[in-house]
Amino acid sequence: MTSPKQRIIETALRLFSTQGYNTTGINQIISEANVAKASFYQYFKSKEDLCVEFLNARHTYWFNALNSFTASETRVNSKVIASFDFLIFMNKKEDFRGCSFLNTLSEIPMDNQKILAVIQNHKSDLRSYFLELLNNQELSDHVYLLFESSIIESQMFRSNELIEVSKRLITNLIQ
Amino acid sequence: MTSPKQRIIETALRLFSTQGYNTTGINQIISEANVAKASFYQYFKSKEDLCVEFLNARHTYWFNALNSFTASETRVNSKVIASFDFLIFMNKKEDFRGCSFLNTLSEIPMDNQKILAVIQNHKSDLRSYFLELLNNQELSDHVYLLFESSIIESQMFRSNELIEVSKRLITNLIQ
Amino acid sequence: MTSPKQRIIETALRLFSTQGYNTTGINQIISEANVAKASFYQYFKSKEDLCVEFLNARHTYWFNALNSFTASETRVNSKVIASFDFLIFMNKKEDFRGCSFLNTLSEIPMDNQKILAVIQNHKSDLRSYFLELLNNQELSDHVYLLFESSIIESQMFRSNELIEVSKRLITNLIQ
Amino acid sequence: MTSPKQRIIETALRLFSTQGYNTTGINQIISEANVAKASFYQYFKSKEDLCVEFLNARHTYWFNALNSFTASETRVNSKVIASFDFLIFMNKKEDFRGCSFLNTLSEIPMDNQKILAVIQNHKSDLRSYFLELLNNQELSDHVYLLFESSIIESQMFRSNELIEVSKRLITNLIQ
DNA sequence: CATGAATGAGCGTTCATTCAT
DNA sequence: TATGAATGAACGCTCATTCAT
Repeated sequence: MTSPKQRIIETALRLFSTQGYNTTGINQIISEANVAKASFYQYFKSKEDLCVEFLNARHTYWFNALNSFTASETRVNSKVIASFDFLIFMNKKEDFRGCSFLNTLSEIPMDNQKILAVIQNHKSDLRSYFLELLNNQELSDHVYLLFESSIIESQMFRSNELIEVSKRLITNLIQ
Repeated sequence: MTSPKQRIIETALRLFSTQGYNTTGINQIISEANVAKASFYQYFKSKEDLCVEFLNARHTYWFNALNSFTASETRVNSKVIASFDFLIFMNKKEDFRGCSFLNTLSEIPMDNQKILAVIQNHKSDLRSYFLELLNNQELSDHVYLLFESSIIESQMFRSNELIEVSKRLITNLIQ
Repeated sequence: MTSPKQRIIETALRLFSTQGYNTTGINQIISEANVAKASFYQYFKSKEDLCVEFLNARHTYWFNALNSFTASETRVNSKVIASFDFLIFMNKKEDFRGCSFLNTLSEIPMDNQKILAVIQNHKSDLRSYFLELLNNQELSDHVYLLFESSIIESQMFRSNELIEVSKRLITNLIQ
Repeated sequence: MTSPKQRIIETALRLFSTQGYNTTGINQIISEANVAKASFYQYFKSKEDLCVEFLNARHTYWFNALNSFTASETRVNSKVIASFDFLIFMNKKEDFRGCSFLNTLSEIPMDNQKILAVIQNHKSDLRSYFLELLNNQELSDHVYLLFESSIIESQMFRSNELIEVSKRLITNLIQ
């Protein structure tokens, strides 16, 4: 069996992703992770602390999933388009729950620097991901911005319509 | 003195915008609105009900502010760009709190149809706003998507940088 | 249209009978009686006051219904048995809700003399009802006691079984 | 000092018995039991849950008290009569508060199956108690029904009169 | 005679966290 | 290292009643 700490993080990963941060209570987490309450506070000094670890775990999971999904594409342009297809794939898999990082951003108080930093870090990496692919700051930012919209619009309308729109726009942009 | 209902809505407008929906309790609202708890529930059958009214009020306020801000621009292209400047203006005014509708979207359970409808309605109106300005579905959607990213990226990074990037991208798109 | 006071009493009759005293709020009563809140407190100085009037109205209604139901019986013994059939009739009509007076007795604080008096008065009348029929204190008390059990047992078990048992016992007692 | 759970049950036993279920709030219970509110909800997932435990505890307590009270009687007939004397004893001890089970029956919504089951179970055991004593279904039901009336009539009239009447009736029935 | 606005007190419940062992 | 007991504060909401008009 995995370690208590690992079980807590895995449970948080599942619950925070699907129910949101505020909606998910410590009690549910420790109960589903089969961990004593005091054990929880041994590994995480607060729920906020767990949130940071959750976002880090999500970061890793998400980029791994993205890279796996697009691995078979060799040409840059196809890889970019496949990244948007990845959103469609994830929307199906996670029922249009959107981006954990943006969702968390809306749930925490504005002055929570620690969590904010993790969120910003994730999105900076995403921005770099497109920059590394496209090697053109303006173009990659353009794609990044449409990618971000694609996430939230599809979450909001429970529909991939605007992802498809974005794909068409980008196809035009990158030939 | 204004009516209790009005004071409640104004207080909710202020508190939900700045602190978020879940973080703001009924107790704080009624206390700052100087209203008895039972009075609150005479006007709003639930907190969710108030949320709907809040979003409606915010919708009206936001579009009025947008129209005021861009009123002096006569040419379409300038009006579009001015809309992005409006985001910068609001970020300064509201300290990068982002979009109440997107923030609320992240705070409510996924199956809350009533609130979701209000959120979708607001964004549909925004999408139409750009369509009416530009009279070109693909182009206006493009602008709409960059507008949405601009909001969330500037909220997340507490910076207008990516709004400026979007402005440059759009300037190229619409000449 | 009937008078406001009348409408209130009729509504209370309906709601207190079916939902109980504590479960039924003033708001529901005035709303279903189409009466303003302040009007209510013009006619009844408190909810307790209404309870008294409700029990009085129920007293009249119940004895009228009992007398109607047993009117066709001419012989004493048949009238007594018919009284128990009346319980079965009422259980069907009111879905085993039991006796409003005994239910209210359990709902009010023990020291509420005003309401207690109305309850005692009702049951004294019932005891007298059987005494007048049977002209024999011991026998009529015997029947009265089985009648009371019949009400509460059928309410508790949502079944007329023990009413039928009582009927058989009484048939033996009075030949 | 006893455990919190024990203190809660004991307090509930005292307060529900004397004040009724709806009248007794969680706040009073935890305050008089010297227990934090959250501790209460660790042991009982709802007030209804506590009600079930209360009725179970009352069931045990009541039958124990009954058996103790009648233990010295060896002949069946004396044991039956002693059971009615037990009611007189309890009325003195508990100031004519009647039967917790019947009182609760009147306080809960009709569709509360969980509590209803506990109530029915208690009374079924009582019915069996007389059946085992008397070994005659019709006779024991007769006694059971007079026993039930005796409880509610003495509660309603704050008097043991009708218990004495019942005792006389039963003495005649069983010689 | 009639009203609807407004209230204080209390409801049952859940939260993230700490303590004693 | 690991635990379950215990907590204070706050949650959203409903109650019977009163007041100003």
